[in-house]
Amino acid sequence: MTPFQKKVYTATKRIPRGKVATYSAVARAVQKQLAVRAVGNALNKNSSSDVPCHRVISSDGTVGGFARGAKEKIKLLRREGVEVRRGRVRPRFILPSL
DNA sequence: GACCTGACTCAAC
DNA sequence: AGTTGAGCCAGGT
Repeated sequence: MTPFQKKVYTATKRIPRGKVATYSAVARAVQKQLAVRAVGNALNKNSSSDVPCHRVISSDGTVGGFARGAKEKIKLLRREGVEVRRGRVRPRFILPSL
């Protein structure tokens, strides 16, 4: 695993339960706000892990993608109390800058 | 080391 | 408000 991914996972772990953070926020957390895509890639590889990757969504509020399917991702989010409507997360649940 | 890909984002149509 | 195109980065081939 690359040091970059490590940072990404660490930042993701900091996301409080019941809340979600945007990929941008994570990118900022790792001091690479322009590497949002790379961040997504890292989380994708991570797939099975102790990292709450399901709490990371797109900046528009869309849940984005998920290794095992966005459907499952939404399920996990709702299980934590996050309201999701038609694949979009309520803005108030989004954590702007970690 | 160049090239392609992808869980992104922003601006424009 | 939904879709499209271009710019961005780290990784893998």
